[in-house]
Amino acid sequence: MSENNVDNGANAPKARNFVYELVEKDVMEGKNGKRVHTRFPPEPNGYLHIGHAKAIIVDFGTAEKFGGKCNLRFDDTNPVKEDVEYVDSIQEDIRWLGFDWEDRLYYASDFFEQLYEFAVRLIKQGKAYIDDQPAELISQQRGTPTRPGTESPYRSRSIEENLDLFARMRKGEFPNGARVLRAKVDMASPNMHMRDPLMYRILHQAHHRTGNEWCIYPMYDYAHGQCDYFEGITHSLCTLEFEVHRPLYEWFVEQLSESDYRPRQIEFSRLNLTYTMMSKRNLLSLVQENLVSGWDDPRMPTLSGMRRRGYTPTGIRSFVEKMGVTKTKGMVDLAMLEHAVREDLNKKASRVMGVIDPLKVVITNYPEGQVEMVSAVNNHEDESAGRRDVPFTRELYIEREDFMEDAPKKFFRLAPGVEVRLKYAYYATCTDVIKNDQGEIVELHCTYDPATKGGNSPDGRKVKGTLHWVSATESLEVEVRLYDRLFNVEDPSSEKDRDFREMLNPDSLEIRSKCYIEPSVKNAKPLDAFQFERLGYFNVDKDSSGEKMVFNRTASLRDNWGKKMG
RNA sequence: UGACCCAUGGUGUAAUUGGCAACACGUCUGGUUUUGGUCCAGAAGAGUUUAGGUUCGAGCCCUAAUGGGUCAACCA
Repeated sequence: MSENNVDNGANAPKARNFVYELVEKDVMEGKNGKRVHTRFPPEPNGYLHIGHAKAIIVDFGTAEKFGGKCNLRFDDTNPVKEDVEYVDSIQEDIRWLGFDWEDRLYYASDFFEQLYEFAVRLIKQGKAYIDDQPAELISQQRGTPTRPGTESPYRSRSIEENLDLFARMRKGEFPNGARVLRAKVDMASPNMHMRDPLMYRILHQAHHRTGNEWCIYPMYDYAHGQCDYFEGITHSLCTLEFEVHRPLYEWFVEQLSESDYRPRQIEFSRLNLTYTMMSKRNLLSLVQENLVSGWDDPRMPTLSGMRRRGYTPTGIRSFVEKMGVTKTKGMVDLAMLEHAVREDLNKKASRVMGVIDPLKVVITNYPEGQVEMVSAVNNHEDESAGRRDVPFTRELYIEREDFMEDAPKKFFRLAPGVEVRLKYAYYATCTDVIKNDQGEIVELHCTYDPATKGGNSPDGRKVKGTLHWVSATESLEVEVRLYDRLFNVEDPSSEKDRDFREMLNPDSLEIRSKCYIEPSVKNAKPLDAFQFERLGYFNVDKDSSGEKMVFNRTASLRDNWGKKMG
């Protein structure tokens, strides 16, 4: 049986990764000395989210696949948007996903001097010039996608003058916006990006790493490809919206490369997930307006949020692999991510008994004050996880929804006169239902069968239901937080003209402050994962303090008793 | 009067490179089960955007059309 499973797993068609296909071809053709070297180039202007996880897995995963390397490079060419605050969280999140850039941590700003020298070289070759015109004029002259641009009057400026002006730009002689350096490409190109793109702008602004050393900063199109070149990158993997930039990327590399070595840009589609907001701007608003507790709120699609929620690196990586890497834009069902996470957690999470909506049960024929240990399985998927002891007492809590006074035929759990199994303990039968003045059920009385210890009856009689339970006197009172999707529309990112606040799911967080859990978890560490029997996957919150533990629900279990009853 | 990219069940991907469309998620049945979980067995669901062409044969190749997307930041 297990052999078949292994075979099926190995032969199961994997989702396509067309980046692998292209890289493999390059290696086989012997390009760049058969090297494979990629990079993950985040701009340090926000927290990483699940969309970045795909990029990280593609970048580092491609290197891993071909025995190459992957650098981490902070694309910090715009000091007005960037901050050190994000540099640390980004590194933490990449490491958490299980990737290592070793000693290859770079900043685009590391290359500012080289970038400047290359720019000078381009000017000397007559391929770049200083334009004195204001932004609006340059923009006008650029034309439109359907109408060619017109050349700047400064385009034919002499090399000497360009050199002089560029040096003075660097010295800080001009105010912001006074001049720019542009590449001399082709103002009539059908590709807007080739119409003499800007290479440098003046920005009198302190940079988070270079301080006030520079007042001119390179633009993305110029800097990115050259940094790839300096770092020896062979495959520059990015998302689809950079497709039209590729000719320019290649143009710059062509001007500057002095050997056969050429980095190559390959674009793949970015991740879109149902019910998930990926817009950095809106995520920032959620945080700033306190609509969530922070970037690591367990409902956030950020990696820090998912980590806190209990999603695992393995689950996330498996999700990306199931999804594949292609150029087709689509919308992946959130259920696929949840499945990948559950699949991983099912193997790893310790089983534990907890009650999140307690209803008291008194076992009337069980001795008062007696505490008896029953043996429970830690992980049904992993024998080596062993067993633990759980205290059983006269007063217990069960899940309120596990009892129905007028039970329909397919309700397998507790009802008056019905016998069920208290998991790992005894068979018990409900004898009395105690109500308050309002007619609400406040307590149940049951009797137990001492002969069924461990959960099996010597006479072989069967019960239909098995309930999880917890001792009312020997358990820990904890807080449990239940999460649901943050947005209630399928594609919140696409509804651009709608305020994202209107799309928030009002029931995305439910706090249950009086929950009970078996005492075995009291030494659990933050982020430890558990599967509460019959309830779902939970983890210990990262900020859970000693006095009262806090649990987050990572995911519910697939539970369809409601359907079966109907 | 533009350039570039994309197009297969509800969703994401396959299809030995031209040979009667497969896998995963989701949905639904049934079985096992000391978790209505897991696991196992099974079902429904697309004839591949359209129209031509090449071919004995096309989801794969060619042409055109249609639909969708990206590009006109001194952002990345």
